Order: sequence, then structure tokens, then C-alpha cells
Amino acid sequence: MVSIKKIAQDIGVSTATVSNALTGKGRVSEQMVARIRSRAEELGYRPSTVARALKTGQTGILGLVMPDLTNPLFPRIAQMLSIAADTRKFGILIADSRGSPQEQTEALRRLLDRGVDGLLIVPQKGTTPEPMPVPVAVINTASDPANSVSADHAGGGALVARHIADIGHRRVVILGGDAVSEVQQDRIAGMTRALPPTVDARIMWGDAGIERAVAEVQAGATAILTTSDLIALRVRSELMRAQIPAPDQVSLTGFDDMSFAPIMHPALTTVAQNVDEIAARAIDIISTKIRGGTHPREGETVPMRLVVRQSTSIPNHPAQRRPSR
Amino acid sequence: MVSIKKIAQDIGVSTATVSNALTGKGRVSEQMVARIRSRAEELGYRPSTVARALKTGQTGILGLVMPDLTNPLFPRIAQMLSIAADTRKFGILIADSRGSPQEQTEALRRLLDRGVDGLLIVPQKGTTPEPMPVPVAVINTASDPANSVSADHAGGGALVARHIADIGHRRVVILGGDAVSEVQQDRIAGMTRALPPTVDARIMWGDAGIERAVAEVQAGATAILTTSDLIALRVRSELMRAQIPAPDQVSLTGFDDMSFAPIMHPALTTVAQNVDEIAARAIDIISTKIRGGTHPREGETVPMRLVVRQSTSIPNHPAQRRPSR
DNA sequence: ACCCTCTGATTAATCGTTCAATCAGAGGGT
DNA sequence: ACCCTCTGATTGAACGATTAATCAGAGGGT
Repeated sequence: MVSIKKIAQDIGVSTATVSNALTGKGRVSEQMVARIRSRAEELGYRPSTVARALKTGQTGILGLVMPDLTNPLFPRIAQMLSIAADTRKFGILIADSRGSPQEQTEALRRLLDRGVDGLLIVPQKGTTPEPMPVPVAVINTASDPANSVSADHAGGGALVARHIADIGHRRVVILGGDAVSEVQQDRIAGMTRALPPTVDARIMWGDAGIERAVAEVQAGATAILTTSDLIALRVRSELMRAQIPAPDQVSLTGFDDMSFAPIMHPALTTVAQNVDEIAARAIDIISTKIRGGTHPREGETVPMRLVVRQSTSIPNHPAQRRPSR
Repeated sequence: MVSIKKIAQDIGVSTATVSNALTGKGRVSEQMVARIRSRAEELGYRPSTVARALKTGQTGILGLVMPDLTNPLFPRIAQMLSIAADTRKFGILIADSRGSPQEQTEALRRLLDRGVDGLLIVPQKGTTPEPMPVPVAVINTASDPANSVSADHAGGGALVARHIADIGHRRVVILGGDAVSEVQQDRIAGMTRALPPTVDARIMWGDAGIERAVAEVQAGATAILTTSDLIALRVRSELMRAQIPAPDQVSLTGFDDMSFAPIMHPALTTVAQNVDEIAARAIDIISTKIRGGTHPREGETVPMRLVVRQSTSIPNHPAQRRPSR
């Protein structure tokens, strides 16, 4: 490995001068800077991030903790974070908390031991991470007081609910996966708040909820709003089993615009997160925090975007038929 | 931050003794080891991985490069690699190559600059990474000469093809996504080799292939074997549009057992990768390489597992009806 | 008493970089 | 001549650990 020392010897100056020339910090004449730069280039010099880290106390590495990497949405977040991070010259060290809070704590400890400059945390459902010795950016949802940035899940819920109300549905089912999840709670809260009082909405949860939702459709409900594309897909399967056509007899919506949403049949109406923006904001926040500042927009959410596809349509139920708008 | 020096001062010995006591390397009396250990415990001492890295030249960090993190299979690999890595005390630094070979090279350079001890590479479709200054483990497919470990894609193709042949199909379509992908090539090669000569199989590729496959079914084919669950899902949508019932008129298979495979309708017959084993093997290989050894099983593949669900059944086409076995 | 060996510890260098402090010398002003 | 300022460079310590080389002293053998 070629070090600053080698360059210094070659040119006949001290290592300090080389360091200054390369980083542009001290006082070095222009010719000298040019000579050093070109020699460094020739030798293929790459500064040792390790040595720099030791001296400065900054590793330039961020730790990323996710609840369970198998959630199909996380890779996109991870990818965008990784891209946003390296515009700021940060690297990303991953840790998986394997679904358990103890493991999450373990994972955090390991990252801290490696000297990360900051932590990006997507918390376990229903847990709040304890205070950390380094700056932290939490990506969760608006109702989490620790939240640094996240999608506007409630707003997204409102978008999809309003869409359903607008096209004429009057009796709907709202279907959540896991009531412990704050994200899902917020999505549902957004839906219920946005629905006009003329709409009859019932909230159901979990596996049992899926069956009950189908029964509810047979009893006259014309739409099922879910908090996840995965749930929507399962509902779709149950509907087929019950021979209920979608969207003819029932409209269906998901959440997150996962990979399969556009290619399932009917293509799923859903709400997309602006993952790029969330990632960029998270990196922005964590890096200002690391520099000791306070980010003006910390805690703000990023709007979601309604993606209307074929799984939602005007209700076709005899009791509720109405002219198209 | 509490360092080795602080402990040394507290007890009144040299830092060397503390280092020796903690790592168990030099000659230190048992009582002294005990005293140092307990003092370290009290102070909450955590060794600086950065300082250690500078001195030893080993960071204990592996770089992970993936072609495009949005592929729904990669998060599982990343998760398992991360878990396997930390049993070996390695951390994992991620980099995304955003689909382009140049970016892949860039990503590798960034990781090397951070001083990773080794690289885990899932290559871009159709590209072979150039030689690297650190040990590398490549996760790709058997036909890649650089491959270190991977699923036995050809074997997986054989499993699913044999299943289809066994239950009586005689005219099938094999549908690939992208002919550039070596993985998909291997899967298809495995399928065709495993099919008996009595079976008529046609290979088709890409978006155009999906339409042609549906036409082929209308012309009498009774099964479509795809190289990916995502493709299978798209085929499923096209079949519904064409009002072709599955699996009644046509059996359908995917690959990779993605999250939605069990919950789509009909639940998808597919081939699962043993991701845990692949990850564990990859870490094993890279760590023996880092220690300067050669791994005895490098290059071997890990068997895939056929997962039979409702999307495949005995062919029901009049021309090919036969008794159940 | 002398030499040898062994144990348990210390010394000091080193990894590659940064940075505050220092210094040599040029040039200007009086 | 003398003092002052400014520029461009150097010195040397530090970051926190590891490690080869060294050393003091205890004990054993002759």
C-alpha cells in the first residue's frame, strides 16, 4: 500500500505538506500542490480511511438497522439510503434485528463497536429504541415521537380512502395486518378520518379479518382497503376462492406499491412511498446531526402518491349503483 | 472513550500488559489477567476496532455488492449473509451497483477504499468482475467459472421439469425473462436436459414470449415453466385476461419462492433456494480465503428444493388426458 | 559465587494520518 | 541595521491498539 510517507519521500518534503496539499488545508504553494497531486496520481495513492478514522474519530460509516430484511419494501430503502449515503461519502454497515427487540439491541451494539458515526433505525413494530451515544435518524411514522422522517402514512390512507369514497363506495372494509404496527395504525387512522360520515367503514385485523372481510363483501360491502399489498394479494386469493370477481363486485386496494402490484390481476390500486426522498432526507438529517447541527425539517413526513390501477372501480352492487361522475 | 491506556494507568501496569491480558497473547499472570479483565468490565471498555485495524491491517469488514437491491430475492441473501458474518465477527458494508457495470466497478472501488478484508459479489447479469486485490467470493451460478457458491439452478430446473413430466404433461413452454442472465440460462438448460424426449418443449424469452406462450397454450400446450416467480405472476395475469383457467387448463411454475408465491391464486409451484446454506457457505469460503487457505468446497452448488403448490396439476386437456398415476 | 533458564512484565516502535506549534527566510517599513 | 509580518514549509505529538525486543528478578543447578 502506498502511503503519504512514500509520496513525501519521493518529492522530498514532509508528510504534513503532503497531507495539507491533498486535503487543501494548510499553507502549501501551488506548484507544490500540483507536484504532490500528480505524484499521488501516478502512484495510485488512496488515503487510508482507517488511519484517518483513528486520528479524527470519524469513520464515515453509518449503521443501518432494519427490523427484518425480508420485508419486500426494505431493500428499496436500503438501496436508496446506500446511494444517498455515498453522495455524502458515507458507507453503510448493515445489521439485521431478526424480528426481536433483544437482537435489535445486540445489532446496535455491534454497530457502535465498529465506530459508526450515526445510526439509521427502522424500528421494530411497537418498540422505541433507547438513547444512543451517536446521532440517530429514525424512519418510522408520524405518530412515533422519535420519528425523523417517514412517509405520510396517514395522508396515504386518506388518499386511498378519498379515492374510494369519490368513486361512490358507501360500505367498505378496512383491513390491517398487525395492530401492533404503528405504521398500520396511522394508515388506518388516515383512512377513517378521510371517509365522509356517509360511508360505513368496519375495521378488521389479521388472518381472521381476511375471512370476515370476504363475508362482509357477501353482505354488501363494495370495497376492501388494506394496509399492505401483501394483504391485498391474500384477499385477492380468498375472493377468487369465493368466486367474487374483482373489481366488478369489490374494489381492492393495497399499500406500498410492491414489485408484484402492477403485474397481478387485476393490477392493484395502491399507495406508493417516495422512497428516494425519504432516504435522501434521512441521510441529510443524520449528516447535519453528525456535524452538530439540528435539521430544520426533522420530523416532517414525505407525501405518498396514489397509484390507481384496475383493482378499483365504480361500485357495481345493485343497491348502490349510481351514475359515473 | 475508555482506552487500554486508562486501564493500564488505573492498575499501574503498561498498556502492553493490558493488551496481552485482554487478547490472551503474551505472558501475563493469572491474577493480573483477572484484575485487568474486571477493571475493563467496570469501565465498560470496548476495544477500538479502528485502532486495531490500523495496526493489524484487517478491518473485519466484508463488502457486499449486489446488482440491484430491488430484486426481491436479495434482501434474504443480504440478511442471511449478515447473520452468518457476525458469527465470524465480520461486519457487512453494502454497495449497490444500480444495474450498470460501471457503477459496479465504482461500488467495488469504494468498498476497497474502506479497507474491506474481502468481497462478496453477486455479479451483474452477464458480467464477470475483474480480479481484485482482496479475496472474493462470487455468488452466481455453476456455469460461471468464477462462481464460489450458488444454488444449483440447473438442478432446480431439472426438479421442476421432471415434476411436470411426471404428472403427465407432453407439450410445454419454457419461458425466460432475459437471455443475458446466466442464472436463467442454467435454469432452462436444467429443464431441457431433464425433460424426456417424449415431451415437446419450446423456449421463449421476454415480454413477447409471454404473449406467445399464452398463444401456445391455446394451441395445446399444458404447462408453462418460467425462470422466475415474477414472470409466473405476469403469465398468470395474461392467462386470466385470456380466460384460461389455471391449473385446470394450464400448469404454471415459477422460481425462487418469493414472498407472494404462496399467497397468489392458485398458490405457485416453484423452486426454493436454500439461502441460509448459500450465505453460510459464502462466509465460510471468504473467511478461509482471508486466512490464506483454500476452501475445499469452493465452486460447489447448493441443491434447490421443489415446492409443489396448487398451480400445477395433471393435464386436463382432452388431447392429452390420462389416468392419474 | 556463578551461570542459566524461565516468568512476568516493560519499552518502544509501528500502522497512516492529522494538526497545532514552530521555524526559516523573504520582503517591507522605518 | 532592526523589527515585523507573511508565506511556505517542517517538527513532533497524538489517535488506540499490537508486537518484537528487552529486562529485572526469582529460582535452580553445579
